[in-house]
Amino acid sequence: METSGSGDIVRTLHLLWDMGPRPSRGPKPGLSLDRIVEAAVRVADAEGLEAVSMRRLSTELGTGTMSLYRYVPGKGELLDLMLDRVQRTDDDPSAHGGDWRSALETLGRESLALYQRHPWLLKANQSRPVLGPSAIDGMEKVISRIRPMGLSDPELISAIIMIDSYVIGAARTQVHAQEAERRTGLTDTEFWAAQAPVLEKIMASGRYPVMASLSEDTFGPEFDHFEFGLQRILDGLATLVDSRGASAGDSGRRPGA
Amino acid sequence: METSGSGDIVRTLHLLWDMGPRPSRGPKPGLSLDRIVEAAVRVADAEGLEAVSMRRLSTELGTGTMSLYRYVPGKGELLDLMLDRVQRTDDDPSAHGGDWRSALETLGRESLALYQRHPWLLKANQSRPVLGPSAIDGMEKVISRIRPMGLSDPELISAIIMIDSYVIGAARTQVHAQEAERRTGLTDTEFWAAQAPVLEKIMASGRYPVMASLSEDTFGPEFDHFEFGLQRILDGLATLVDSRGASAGDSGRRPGA
DNA sequence: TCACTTCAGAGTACGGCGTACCCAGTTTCA
DNA sequence: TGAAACTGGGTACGCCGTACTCTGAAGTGA
Repeated sequence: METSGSGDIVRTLHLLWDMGPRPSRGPKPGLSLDRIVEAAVRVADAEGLEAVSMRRLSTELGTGTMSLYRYVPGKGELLDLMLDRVQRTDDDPSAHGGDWRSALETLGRESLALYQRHPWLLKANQSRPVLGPSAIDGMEKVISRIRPMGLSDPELISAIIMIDSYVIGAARTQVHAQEAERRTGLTDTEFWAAQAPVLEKIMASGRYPVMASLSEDTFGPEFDHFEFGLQRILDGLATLVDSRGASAGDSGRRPGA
Repeated sequence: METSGSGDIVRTLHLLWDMGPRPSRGPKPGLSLDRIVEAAVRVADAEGLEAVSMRRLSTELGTGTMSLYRYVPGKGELLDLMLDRVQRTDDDPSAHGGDWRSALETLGRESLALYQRHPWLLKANQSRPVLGPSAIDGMEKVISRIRPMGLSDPELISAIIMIDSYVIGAARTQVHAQEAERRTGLTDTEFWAAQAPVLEKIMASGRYPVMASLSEDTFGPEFDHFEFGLQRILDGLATLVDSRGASAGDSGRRPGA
């Protein structure tokens, strides 16, 4: 499956926000949702998302496989919970100062670090967005810091989506190298060396003059693609903010385009 | 599995570029790689990626399941081939005019349309990028059109990665609604109505003053988040291009940041 | 106190998946 | 005319998620 957001969204929300009545009869639970999610994240971090199975988690926790279903409706919902769990941040006082630009810069850099810590996120955070506590916490903080930009509410959301999307794409480019290494046992150099003969033959065919003429270091690790793109995006937002700068007020504006 | 780029990369490349010796002995193949890939794409388009299984494809093609393995090393490689197949574009003469900005604009819009035609791409194009003919074709065309920007080679690549990443993120936001509808049988309104009671309780808790104060239409469909973000990104690139405009030459520059 | 209700734990089983292995039949070459 | 090279495909293995069901523990109301 490996797809989050495929479970019952309402049940997921109840689990995420810890709602629903607690039973008073019956035996005490020997497990907890938290322990299951934590184990799942641990396994995913160590061995990748494909190692996370209900059977594996149950042996990890020393219980029967089906016992897990007392706590989680299914694997789809579990993935949603993993996603939110991993986005949880301690309240960081340094996150309150600064202008909107440094706020979004921090958002981008911290998101990238998150994907590097948990590469399986790149495979999991597809499909429907899940509105868990951590996600909304983060959203709340970021929005409050970038409100002074003077954009409309939809535009603020768009700005955040933009950063998020960009980070995912850039992270994928960065993470795929070390992922491939872990899974295939090849180092990055070996990996490219394996492809090189094929690719060189293709480039030598003359069908791709432009690509063949690119400089040697184009795809190398020297250039920091992430920072480059992040700054360009922030520049783009800056020109919009500047163009609005003349008039006063900071809410209720029309969408620009 | 549902993860592309997990197969043997070298074998994938050989398949993509139609290399490798043809056997001369033995019976003629009754199937072809193309037919398999095409069937896979057809099934994925119609019923989603989770409907694509080797058994399903074999019944679709009227063969035995294991016969497919005469043509494809495994399912991971098949996914790679599907990815490249679907990116294939007829040579479009209108793609040759215009400045760099309209080139990147077109790239973004066409990518978005691609994801809307094949929503399963959002679940498949994770992990390692695959350098197939279609991908390289597209790359060749785009690079040749944006070279006049006067950026360094790594910067050009970065610009393309930026657009691509952004489009994926935006497409996910757009596609998830119709995906959820198809799978759960709920319309978008019903879907949000189902979540609404939970979310409203959360918002009423007072823990998220900023988010609760966002205007009603913030998450509505009226605002075109995609175009907004795309224009901001292009603006950001424009400021960089302008700042380089003074000096001459158009290659071999230092990376900026 | 005791019957009853509610609940947790977990074994068994089903249908699906990817694919390793092997054999049968077909085509081409020496 | 073998022998070699190849395709087709059946069988089987070990995974997966999870529906169903039974056992026994914990709390409740009489």
